[in-house]
Amino acid sequence: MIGGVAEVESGETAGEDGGPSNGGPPGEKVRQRGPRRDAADNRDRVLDAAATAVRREGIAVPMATIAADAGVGVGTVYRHFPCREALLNALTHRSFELVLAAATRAAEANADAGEPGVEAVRRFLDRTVEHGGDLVMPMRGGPPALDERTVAVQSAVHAQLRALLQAGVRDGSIRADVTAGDLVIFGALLTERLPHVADWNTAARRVIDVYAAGLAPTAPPLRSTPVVPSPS
Amino acid sequence: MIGGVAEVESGETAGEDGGPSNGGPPGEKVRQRGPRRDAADNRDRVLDAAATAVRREGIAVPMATIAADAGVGVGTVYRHFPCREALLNALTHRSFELVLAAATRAAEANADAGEPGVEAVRRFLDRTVEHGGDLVMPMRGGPPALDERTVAVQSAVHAQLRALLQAGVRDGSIRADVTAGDLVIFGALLTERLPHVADWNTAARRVIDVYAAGLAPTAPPLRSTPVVPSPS
DNA sequence: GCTTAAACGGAAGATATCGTCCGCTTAAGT
DNA sequence: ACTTAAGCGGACGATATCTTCCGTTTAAGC
Repeated sequence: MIGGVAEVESGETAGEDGGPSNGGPPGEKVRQRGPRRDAADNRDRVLDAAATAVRREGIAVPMATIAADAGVGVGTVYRHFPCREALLNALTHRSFELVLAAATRAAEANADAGEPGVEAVRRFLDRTVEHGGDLVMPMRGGPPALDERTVAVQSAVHAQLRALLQAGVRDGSIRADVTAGDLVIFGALLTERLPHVADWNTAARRVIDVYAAGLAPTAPPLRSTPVVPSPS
Repeated sequence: MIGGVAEVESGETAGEDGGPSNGGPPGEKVRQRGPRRDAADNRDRVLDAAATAVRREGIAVPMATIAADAGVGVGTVYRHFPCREALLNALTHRSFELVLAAATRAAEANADAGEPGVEAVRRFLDRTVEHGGDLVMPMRGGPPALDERTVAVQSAVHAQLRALLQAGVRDGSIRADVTAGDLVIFGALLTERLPHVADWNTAARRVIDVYAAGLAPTAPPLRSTPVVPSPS
């Protein structure tokens, strides 16, 4: 359930300064060797443990718990992430990258197979449910301050989804008045398996299917009146 | 935005022991007078402040912050709620009562006006979005241990929604393969206004409309194949 | 195998938060 | 107006958690 995650963000840990193109000049000490293997492993382990722990105990889970779950000392956690917030940000970032990957794959598959656009959307949403546990978005009730890089990934997701929808509109399988933001909202739901809902996967798929059915241009038109505050 | 909340749960604070039917027998000291008015006010104010604070800062918001926001001392908070968890439970309880009220009203309106069942569902979901801010469900990442009374309200919600759906199936406006749990899942989404989604209300209504459209029995059938783990 | 710098672990100091306690205030009967 | 008990506030001792620091361990290059 955690296995295939690391590769998604491979390359971001090392290539931070545009390459080791240092002739050796003055004052500036740049990283000579890449990170040790055990260090890289530990970083991933911490991230995985944090994802699980946050899902289990919420965003306020103690760093010590995360460290213990990862099988490392607290010091190691702080070596990789300067502070709690940095760790949570990294978590969020990883989640968005997974979502981006799902959106991208859905778009590609769609382009290749020439199936209706709505199918690509459906596949994207399915993937989101599948990833479920790995998608930890500590934005809920926590530090909503997404860092720069994460915002970038987020935009990429939007762009990818926009493309997906447009393809669907073009081939006539999706109504024109749906936005990428709608899909993000919908997808965010799917990352939050409500603890008390039994049979989550099945139920989630049903919700997806109903939504997908509603995407058809032949379905009833959307209302135009605004949602009123409280018509008593 | 908080105004009409108190009455929903009026009566629960006082009538806890089945009525003041004490002839005066032995040892047992029962509450003689109801709660003072200022006390009741403060309880509500604390609850409101807690709802806002939790939404703003997350479930880990300090009790001191809640107290300050409510304009009372910490002591007062602890007078009304024995511990942090009790306060969060009360919050959850209140949320569910709001949802229950929305579901009940939707069902009644539907019975009276004789409109299609799917409209009642749509109205219910709309109400959920309207309440938005008041619906704080600290179940996410927090103490998921719902207390007995809250679970009862939750069941009532399910029952009401089940009735709503059945009516829709009967009048032919809703497909038969949707469950009350589906609506709960969907509704839960709507209580979580993602901070970064602009124009939330409009977007949420669009999502609702698409879902409602998908509820029509004429829409494409739901898939029967399970969501596969990862078809590479 | 040896050297070295990176990485590790966990104790400990600094903070933050909890929940209690108790003297003062106030609503509500008489 | 007076009495009384409920209610209030916020300082305070007890924890819980964060983050730093540094002696020890280990991967990687020679």
